Amino acid sequence: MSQTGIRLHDTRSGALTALVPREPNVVRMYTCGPTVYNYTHIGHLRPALVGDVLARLLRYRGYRVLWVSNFTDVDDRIIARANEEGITPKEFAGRYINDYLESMEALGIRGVECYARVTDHIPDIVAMVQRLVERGYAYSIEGDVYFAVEAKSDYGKLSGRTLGEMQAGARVAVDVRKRHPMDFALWKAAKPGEPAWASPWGPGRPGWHIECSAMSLRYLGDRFDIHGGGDDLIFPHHENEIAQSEAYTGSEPFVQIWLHNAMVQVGHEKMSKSLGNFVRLSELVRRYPAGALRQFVLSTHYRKPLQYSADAMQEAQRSWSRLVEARAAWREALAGPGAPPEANATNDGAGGLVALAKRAAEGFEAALADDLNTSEAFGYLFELVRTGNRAMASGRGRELGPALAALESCGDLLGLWQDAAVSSGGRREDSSRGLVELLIELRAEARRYRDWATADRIRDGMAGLGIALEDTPQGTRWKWLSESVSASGADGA
RNA sequence: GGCGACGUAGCCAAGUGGCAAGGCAAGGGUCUGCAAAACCCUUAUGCGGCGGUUCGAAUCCGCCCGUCGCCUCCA
Repeated sequence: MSQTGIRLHDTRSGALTALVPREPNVVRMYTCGPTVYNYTHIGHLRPALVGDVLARLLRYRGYRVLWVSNFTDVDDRIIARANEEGITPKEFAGRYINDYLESMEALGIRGVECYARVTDHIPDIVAMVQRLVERGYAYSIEGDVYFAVEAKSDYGKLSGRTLGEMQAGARVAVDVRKRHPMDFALWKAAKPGEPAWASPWGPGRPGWHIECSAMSLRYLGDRFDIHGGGDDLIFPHHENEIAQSEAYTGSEPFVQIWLHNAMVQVGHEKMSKSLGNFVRLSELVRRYPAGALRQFVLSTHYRKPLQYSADAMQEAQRSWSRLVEARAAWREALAGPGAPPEANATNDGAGGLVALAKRAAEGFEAALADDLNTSEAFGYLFELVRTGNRAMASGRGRELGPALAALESCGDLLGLWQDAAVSSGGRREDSSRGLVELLIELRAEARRYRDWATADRIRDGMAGLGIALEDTPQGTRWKWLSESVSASGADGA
């Protein structure tokens, strides 16, 4: 048995569940990506980040992670809006797919091995629907094909509701041709002006839920380890995925662990494309360092609602800079002149830096392994930072090797160093670097002559240009202030 | 109406039976030419409310109040 030592909250059982991959040393994961009819917002970042941190942790522990995500690129709104703009649905969807991928790339979410698009998998979908009909789980009417929920006796097991309960609360006009009001479309007959593919039931296109079943089955097999997404997908999307997938394969459970994140809210409402209250992720990526954005989202446990506001985001950025600053300062201390510490010197022993670094790293990793408790993990990280900075302050910077190693690797598990170089310490290799260093040199000369007026004028002027200077015993450090620190704070939607 | 989450300091946020992590903000101090960064100190006899179980409850049970999500496209 392969034991990852990781526990995750499974929606189906409602309990923390040990992650035990079906194939030793390989974890198969599918996360639901967006329906691409509008720009990506921070809400979409959450499931991606949950998957990313989990994948980083698993890979760090030596597992291979097969991670598949998707773009739903056929949909009523995509078709309608593409028609309004006079472009093809494929072109229309492509714009938002690029928007999503660019933001994910900038945020360091690179562990997805395959982004599957519905329009590239129509034959898989048709084959799947066909077999569901053959097996008596689906029926066709006038070119539409519906899944018969009553044919699957355990329908409702993920969301914990019965057909009776749901029928009572139904708020939509029911299609009278359906056998049961909750039956859902697997295949939709094409209407004029809509993209269509050939099928045994005539030209048409896939319904909403079938694509995720078809694509996850294709890439991950009949049964796999983790399926993630926002908790707004529990019903009907994931409920229907289970029903159709298990009906198709005849085996269960389709998925070992259902991993759902809570919503990002604006004010007291869910952020969503349909409400129009969203902040574009690409805009945030432009304004804030990626590591700070990651920290903002990860500072709240993934199963709790997260309130977005410009103030909250800036607070996260200030908090993040504490980590980035410590890392930069410790690196400099270790790279500077001076003898490296003797092995087994004052930094060893129970209260020494080596032991503290070890304890922090272990606590950090254990917190992540316990249902991705990133909030608790940050606690360990900040304690490590305080301990290390204390050592710096007392002149023991040369002993920070183990502490820095722990900080680096813990930060890597959360992807916190994404963009860190840009905002800390002038490591950017570009033409402005020489100019900055020249100005620092001139200011140093002014300071030698005790010409404080000139020195302050240079420092203030550079601050106005977005560069902060800090005088230290080792010389003057500089860093880029990120744009948002001086920005007024209103985020455009 | 049904199902499911959640409510911890000024703000954000861990903790699910044994002295309430951590971050931001605020105040005081050290360092600094002045700053910045960093360090030290201070900031919840109390965890939505009321009962109950227990030697002991933020944590378990009951009721109530409030917020959010899903039941309709949604990460």
